[in-house]
Amino acid sequence: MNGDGGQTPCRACPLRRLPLFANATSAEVDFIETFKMGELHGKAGGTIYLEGATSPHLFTLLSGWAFRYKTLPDGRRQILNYVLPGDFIGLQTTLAETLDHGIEALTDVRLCVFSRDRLADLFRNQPSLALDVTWLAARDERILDDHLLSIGRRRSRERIAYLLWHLMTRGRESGLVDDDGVLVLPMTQQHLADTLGLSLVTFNKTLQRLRATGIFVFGDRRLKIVDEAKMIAVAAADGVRPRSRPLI
Amino acid sequence: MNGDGGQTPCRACPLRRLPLFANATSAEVDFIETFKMGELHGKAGGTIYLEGATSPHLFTLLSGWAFRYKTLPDGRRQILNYVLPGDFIGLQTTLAETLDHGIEALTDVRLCVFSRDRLADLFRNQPSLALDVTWLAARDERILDDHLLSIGRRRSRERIAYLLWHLMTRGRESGLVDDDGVLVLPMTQQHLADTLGLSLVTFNKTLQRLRATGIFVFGDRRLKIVDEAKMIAVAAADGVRPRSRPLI
DNA sequence: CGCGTGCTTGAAGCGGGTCAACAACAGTGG
DNA sequence: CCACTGTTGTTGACCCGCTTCAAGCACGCG
Repeated sequence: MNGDGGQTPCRACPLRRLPLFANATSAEVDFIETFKMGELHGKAGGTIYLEGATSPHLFTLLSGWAFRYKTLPDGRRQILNYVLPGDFIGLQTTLAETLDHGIEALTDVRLCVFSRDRLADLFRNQPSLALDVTWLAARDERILDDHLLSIGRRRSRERIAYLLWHLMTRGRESGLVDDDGVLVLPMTQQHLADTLGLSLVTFNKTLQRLRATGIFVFGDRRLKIVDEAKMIAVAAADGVRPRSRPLI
Repeated sequence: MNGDGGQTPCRACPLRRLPLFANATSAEVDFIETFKMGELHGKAGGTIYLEGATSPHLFTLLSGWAFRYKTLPDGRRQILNYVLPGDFIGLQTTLAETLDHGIEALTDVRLCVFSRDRLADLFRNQPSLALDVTWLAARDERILDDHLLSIGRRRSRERIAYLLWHLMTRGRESGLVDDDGVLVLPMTQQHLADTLGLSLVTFNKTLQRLRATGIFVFGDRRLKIVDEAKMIAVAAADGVRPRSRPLI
């Protein structure tokens, strides 16, 4: 990875212009600016956190995609969650001593780097931002809850429908969906299978059958949901949409 | 459920005497005391939070067991996590508008009730406690990560071994394990199966085969791990033990 | 052109699910 | 005191969804 000064001032952060992000006060943005140490650029396929290592940093993903994962001793991998622009990562890491999961970049990424040591400062001086940090942690937990329900209790076709819908929803939040409703997903089918606790083969075959329904179009890494209501029905989901959220 | 005044002053909280809990300053405990609205007593099998409802409260579980769960429209249930004494619940709920999971008591429970409205106060006036709240949220997330790895990538025997070891570890944290190393688990096999994404039948049969190894004894809701190293090996786990933690 | 990576598809096996029955036990009411 | 009932645990038989193994295809790139 490649670090350099913070080219993007927080007050000019393009993410902050997205409709979903709650407005921070000018003083808060100023503080975030001092909290930010710089920017880091990572290459697709590169490691942001290594499983088992310690890292003194916190990040907000500015652009690109990444994913958190855990592995078993024999190599089986479980992808825990995807990281999209605006997501804050490293909190679990920071508050625990050792890192028990890895984070890898799916595309080239730009990360805002924050100092772990200054987190206590943030809590002392910016209680409202501290609450935002906690809010983001709670949001991650909700996503994990949903994911757990999926893997534990949904069958493969439901899982796939749910995941694709989930990614579309989050892609929309992060402003990654174009005007035609198309979202470019940078991960391979192997990644998606590892996310869902399925084998690659099952993922692929079930996907074929789902494609035949015409509810969505997904090929060449481009996803478009044609009939969202049906998608939600196939996923056996409730289809709750996200509300406004903070950005650190 | 049945509410009444806070009989247990926080400074005399029996949990605080457990070795695992980090020491709070006297001023912090005083604040927690003012943050506490009272105590709630719930019956075994009772609902603490109903899926889909809104609740204005935050809780710390004083005694007993509970569990968080989600269900699919057709009734399939996934247990997300267990709640043990000292655990703080309701944060996701508080920060989101609607509750998307339920919490149910497994045994009679005693809960410390905190006001949701005063959470902002806590963040404003007690930054160190605010960090503790966030720490607890991050801990929950780690547990969910592990659980996700389990359900997604472990086979049934590994899952069961992992879960029993996990529960033993957390039971130890909460002071529920007696001098003989026995932990009383109040849940049924159906609960455990719903935790692991298995059917009741598979859970039971796999449990029989695991019992035959003699690595642990589990019957009549009493669990004792005879050979912890082997238990960890069967679970394909790394066996990291918890460190000191905060108590709100 | 040759190789690697990702996608697709068929065949065969097994792990876990479903269905079904029964045993052990606690609680309830006649 | 004991039949009746509901809950929990246990076990067998059968089936299906998903895994594993294997092979071929398409495409991009050195």
